[in-house]
Amino acid sequence: MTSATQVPTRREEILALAAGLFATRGFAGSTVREIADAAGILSGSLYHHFDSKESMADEILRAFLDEILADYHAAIAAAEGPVDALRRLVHVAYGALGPHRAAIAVMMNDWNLLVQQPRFAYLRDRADETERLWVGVIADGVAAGAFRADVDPRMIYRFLRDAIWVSVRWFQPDGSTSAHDLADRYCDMLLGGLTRDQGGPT
Amino acid sequence: MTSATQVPTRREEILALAAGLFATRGFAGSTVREIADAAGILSGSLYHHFDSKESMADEILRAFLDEILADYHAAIAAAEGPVDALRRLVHVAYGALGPHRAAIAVMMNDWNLLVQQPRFAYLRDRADETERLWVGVIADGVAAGAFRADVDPRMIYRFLRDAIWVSVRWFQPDGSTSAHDLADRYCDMLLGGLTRDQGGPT
DNA sequence: GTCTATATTGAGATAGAC
DNA sequence: GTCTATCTCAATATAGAC
Repeated sequence: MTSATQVPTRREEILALAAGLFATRGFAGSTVREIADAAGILSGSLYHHFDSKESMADEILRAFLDEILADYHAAIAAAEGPVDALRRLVHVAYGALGPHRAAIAVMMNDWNLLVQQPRFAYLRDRADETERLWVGVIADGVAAGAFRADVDPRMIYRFLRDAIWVSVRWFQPDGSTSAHDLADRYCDMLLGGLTRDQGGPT
Repeated sequence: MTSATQVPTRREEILALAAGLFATRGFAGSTVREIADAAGILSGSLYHHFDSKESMADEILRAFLDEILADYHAAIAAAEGPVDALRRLVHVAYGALGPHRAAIAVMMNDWNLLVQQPRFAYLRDRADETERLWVGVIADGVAAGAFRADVDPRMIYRFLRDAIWVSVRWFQPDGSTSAHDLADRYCDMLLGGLTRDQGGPT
């Protein structure tokens, strides 16, 4: 909403390059010199735009988490029943694989390292809020009889979350399948196991 | 077989400590000084046991990958049909979450960084062989009619692999559920969606 | 097997000119 | 907004004594 997404500023260009490096080489494995090289400037010049390497990762993750949390809230508000809500949440998550690919990779690879630093403590808050939203939807579905009752909603949430995010490692949204195709396939596979109207496994 | 697993040697003790650090702080985010501190020695003394920090990660990953590949082969050889084979593979993978927790965390967090180095090129070979085994089982199941035919075996494999490994981030095998409980739960959820004898989702 | 001591490199970051 | 030049510190790694 407030963040500029028109023609990218130099600052945003550099941030995107940094994100790409963090995503492929990890946060600690990327150097400010590599970032500067990618931007075609010298490492010292980076500090005209950013305070530190950490502040780059901070901005990358914050932008992603704020946007997706808002999208989650909107998805739940628009949903008709828990099954629809879960489908919408899955689509929101997969939809972020394109525009926020690098942020998701950073989140997957460097979460443990970053949350240990005080300045990244907000990551936990965002993660907790996200978990509350998803677990609420799943628990509602169990209560309503839409999902089988012999599952732990928290465990289900974690399976889903991880399976979705980690696909950032291999999924190329430009390929034959779009992110929403993938979301549909995943929901089909998932709901077949989550919904209760099937026989037992063979 | 050949590797000693009796009373751990000093070398093995240090390796386990290094693995723990790599797992929580990442490979690039861990320093040899931290490893030495954990072992109660000075950083220089580490080089009596190991050539380099890389060689530590090398040993950690190699031991894990060699063992689990052997277990995968054995699981497939012992299985009666594709569904049983898939269940067994899932159990082997989850079974590694206890003894190889740190190696799995390193694999999850630092895979991209490490495979870029020539000395870790073998990681790709192991990954390819693993994928062949799993995809073969899934494809056999589709051919035999045990799994629904509208799935891409490679995509299914990746969903499974990632969902299993990434649970190293939150699963504590010492808790109320064992790794094999988790494997069973996951298989139930999964096969309900993979096997074809259910109605459509609600 | 560990220590002392240190070499050497590369990292993040800064000051001021242009 | 970038460059030149450089500081400072921390990183991996080594040599030889104990």
